[in-house]
Amino acid sequence: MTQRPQNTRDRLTQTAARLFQRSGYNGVGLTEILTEARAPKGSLYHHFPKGKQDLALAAASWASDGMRDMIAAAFNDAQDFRSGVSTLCHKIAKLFDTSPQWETCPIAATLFESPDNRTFRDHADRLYKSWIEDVRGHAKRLGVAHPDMAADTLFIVMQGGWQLARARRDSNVLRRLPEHVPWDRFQPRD
Amino acid sequence: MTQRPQNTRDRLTQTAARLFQRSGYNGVGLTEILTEARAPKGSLYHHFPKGKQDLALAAASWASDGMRDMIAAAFNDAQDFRSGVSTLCHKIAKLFDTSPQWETCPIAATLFESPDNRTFRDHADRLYKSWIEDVRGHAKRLGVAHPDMAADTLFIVMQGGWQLARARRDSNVLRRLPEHVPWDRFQPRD
DNA sequence: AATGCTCTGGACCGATTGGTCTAATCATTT
DNA sequence: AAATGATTAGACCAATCGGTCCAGAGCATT
Repeated sequence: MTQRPQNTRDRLTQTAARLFQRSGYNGVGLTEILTEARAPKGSLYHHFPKGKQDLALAAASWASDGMRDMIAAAFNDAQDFRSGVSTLCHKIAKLFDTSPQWETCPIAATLFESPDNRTFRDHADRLYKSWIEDVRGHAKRLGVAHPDMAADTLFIVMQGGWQLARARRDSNVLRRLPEHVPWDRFQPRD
Repeated sequence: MTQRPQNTRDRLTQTAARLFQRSGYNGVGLTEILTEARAPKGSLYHHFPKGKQDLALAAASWASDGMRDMIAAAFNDAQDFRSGVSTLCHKIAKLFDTSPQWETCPIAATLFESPDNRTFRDHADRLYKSWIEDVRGHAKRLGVAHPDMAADTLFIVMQGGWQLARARRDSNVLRRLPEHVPWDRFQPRD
């Protein structure tokens, strides 16, 4: 995986991302984050003036970038949309296996807990949108008939599949995800 | 909706369920729950000796029963599986519209935040399983070819669909959910 | 060497957290 | 009416919460 970043800011961001994903935004205290990141409180409020909220936004963005990298890695080499989906599902399944198997989607865990916080909701919306647009781009490129719908479908089964995998503690749910979807309907028009 | 229950225990359970769904287990304090339920702390620890944890389990079970009622209502009158799914999706969409549109699945919000807590995880697993088994029963009854798979698929797209609807703040995601799935594959064998 | 800036270190704060405990009150049975 | 167990009421607690503040360390540029 990633090495311990020297940069204090990145160390804080990534530690926060990990802990938020594990226990949710409200489930993690600043003390815990600072201890694990080996940083004092002064550093946190220097790099993130608004404290925990800023940290959460940065953590979610960082986690989101990781997911976008996975999407790119899965689809860049793909010959058709269907195989890209399959590759992505297997990547996610592997990710699931190497993690404690009860973690939430990092975006949801970090940003979807505070209903009053519009900033969080909007940021989450933006991040999710970027995932879906990435997929839609690949779908278009690979000649899928309804790229918008295909991208939405993939997002939906990914989110739902992760949830079911988590409940059952079984990554095969994720590997079998393609079977749940009529990819034929999305296949290239010719 | 449901009337204010006289019973203190039920009032606590339902208030907790609502607040947990809104802000997550760690996002709600006992004080808030007690204030909204108009109950003193003594009552809470009388009815729920282990405090917040017991309360969360009861709240999740109550919320789960509500969902099972919806499933039953959708499928009991259905002539075939497909129309049952459609009815359920519309019911959920209506539920989404009448709620603040950023809430999580009540089970996940209440029980999926504490990784160290095995009791929570197992309970969530059991509740989800009951939903899926209910659906599987209806699928079997309606002559669906692969009832297990059909039930899993419905759970997956429901969970994922709710998440996407929440991000987009658009209940139509839920209404269009059936389009994402190859229900033909599940239709009656004859 | 002196200056000015970024960054670190951590003491400290009031507010809130989940939880305990005991006295009072209620409802019921005898 | 007396007694008993169930329930309510809320004062109180240590621990932790997110956040503020400032002294000093580190490192450039002058």
